Amino acid sequence: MLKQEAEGHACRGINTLITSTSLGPDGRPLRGLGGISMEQKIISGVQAAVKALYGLDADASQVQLQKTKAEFEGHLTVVVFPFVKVARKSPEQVGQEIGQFLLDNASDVVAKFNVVKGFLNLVISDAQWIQLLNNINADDKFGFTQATDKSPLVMIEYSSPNTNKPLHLGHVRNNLLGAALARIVEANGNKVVKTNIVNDRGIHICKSMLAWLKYGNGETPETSGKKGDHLIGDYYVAFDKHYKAECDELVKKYVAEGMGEDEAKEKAKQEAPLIKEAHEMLVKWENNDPEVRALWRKMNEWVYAGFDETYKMMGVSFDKIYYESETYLEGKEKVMEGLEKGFFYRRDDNSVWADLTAEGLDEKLLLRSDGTSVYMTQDIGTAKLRFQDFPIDKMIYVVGNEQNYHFQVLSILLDKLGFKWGKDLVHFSYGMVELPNGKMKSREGTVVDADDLMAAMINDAYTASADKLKKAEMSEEEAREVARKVGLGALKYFILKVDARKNMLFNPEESIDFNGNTGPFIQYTYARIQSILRKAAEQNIAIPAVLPANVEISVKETELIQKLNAFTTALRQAGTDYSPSGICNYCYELTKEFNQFYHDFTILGETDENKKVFRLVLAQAVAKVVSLGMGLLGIEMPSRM
RNA sequence: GGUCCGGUAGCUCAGUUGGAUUAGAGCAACAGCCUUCUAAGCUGUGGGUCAAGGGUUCGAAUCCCUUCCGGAUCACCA
Repeated sequence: MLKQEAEGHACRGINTLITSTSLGPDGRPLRGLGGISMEQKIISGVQAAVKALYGLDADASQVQLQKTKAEFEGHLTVVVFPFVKVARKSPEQVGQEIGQFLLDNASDVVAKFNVVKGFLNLVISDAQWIQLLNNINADDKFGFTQATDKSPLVMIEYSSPNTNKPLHLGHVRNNLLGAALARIVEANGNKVVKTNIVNDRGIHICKSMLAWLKYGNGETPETSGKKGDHLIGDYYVAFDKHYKAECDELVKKYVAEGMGEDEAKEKAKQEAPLIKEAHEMLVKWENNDPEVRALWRKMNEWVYAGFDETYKMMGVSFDKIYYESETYLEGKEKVMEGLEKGFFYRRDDNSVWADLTAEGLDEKLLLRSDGTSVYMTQDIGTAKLRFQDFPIDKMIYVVGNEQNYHFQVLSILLDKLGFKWGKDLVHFSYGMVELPNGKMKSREGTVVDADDLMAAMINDAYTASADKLKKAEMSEEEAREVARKVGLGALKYFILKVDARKNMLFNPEESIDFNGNTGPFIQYTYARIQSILRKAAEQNIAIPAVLPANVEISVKETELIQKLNAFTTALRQAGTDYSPSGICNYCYELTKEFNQFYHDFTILGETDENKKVFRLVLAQAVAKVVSLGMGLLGIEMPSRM
């Protein structure tokens, strides 16, 4: 008991993570990387080809289109194996025939083709690429789908802190994932409501309050200069320290009286005066004792002020915040309703249970024998309130993977109770952030504090860029702002690039990298492009909205356009898979591709005016798309660094 | 023990509902490239039994089965 309470197990967003048992994609994205219209044309071209050549009515899904491997000539590749059987010919022959058909019937798109084994490689015409680039440029929100009145309303719950201690690295992962997910879901054409359920009541709060009363001497955030959440966290730790001392004392006494050690420990945990006092305080709180309530309100306000600062720095926000103190009684009614309908049953001791053995699960307690609610009951109550407030079509809970079982059960219960979104609720289950020595443990002082971490990252970024920024004659204020964007960009990218389901490792000894596959790498590329665009403006080079179709473009350049266009599928995929890391990977690939181009080609130095303008347009498009992608992750782009 | 999730290079991670005789990045190591649009960059070298075994098929890191290892969870805690 001591351990759990000391760890403040209550809150959801804590240091854990993983698995997605209930992620349910709705709607299949197109495969491949060619971009909708171009890809569509080829798919229907192939369909027409197999119909004409072999009399086969192929479904679009049978046409497997993929990006051509680098070692072969071409942009898009059709896998012909699925048609070999009907055609009764060799894969090579089938490839040749389909390729020729496309060349004859879709020459505006397909310029050339070659066949290697069962793979038909298509070379797309330059004009198509230019058109694609023009399309990308014409759309400020390229790849985004605008929500309409008919769009489903998706509610995303994330963060969900306890109010007895400051946010730590585990919360950071939760918050960054939740905020990114909200943007990604919204960019895929859904209405989104971001919500937060604050665990503002319970024994853990009472511990902080009690310790503050006993040892605080009236200390406030103002008198101490501490952030409110840290102040309260300190008293939580203080409680723990004194409580532990009391326990040790008692154990000695009990053992001296002849009790076995284990038994003595158990008894001490319950009999220590401090914990008894805390429980008394909780009872007073529940009975609306004015003094306890007033203290509780005051201390929570301190914590919220602290959280607000942290949230602001992280760049996360909520549309609607629920407080457990206001919702924890709500679930009872629903449970009673379910009891009447026979979904649940009452035991002899008066407790209420749900029997889920038919679903392959256990029996689950919903109301204690004294009639009070448990965690599950509260989530049912919160669901009820939320559904009263919003016409929810889909609910996503961003909660650590340690609670997989809880959400599996919740889904079944909500479904039984008639919530239409209950059955398909998504538990976005993410993995733990581990330290080299294992889990974070507040009692062992190994917790990585969110505020400290962000400050350290910004500081590192400032140090790393000091020389360069001085050279760029940047003001101190500007330099600080760049450092903020870069430091936080590094942190956010570091966390978001890892598949959310997996546990991830954070080593506080090694600072987060600014080189390689990192946020700053991507930001740097963006800044370089902005620099070029500024110089272009200085030279009065006009960048047209629409490029003429007669520019000759190189392979590297078509690859870049192809990669730009792949943002569409990356975004859609991230939306159906609930995968911020997919956006990270995409941004990295695009950036890496651009850096190679930047290195091998000159833009402003190009003497052919048409090419120069084309490359400027291309660079501008890369900056736009990369900024859109990173924006989804909550990462800001500095225009110089 | 039941259930769920993971296991890919020394380290941290990708690998798009199975696809191209050589499974990719980054870090770390080593070697190159700044009088030329920002070197937080680019290029190259070394580094792998995709935990192990079996199966499915034209084709498997990817799907199925078994085993091994790690994690989570199965409370009148939240």
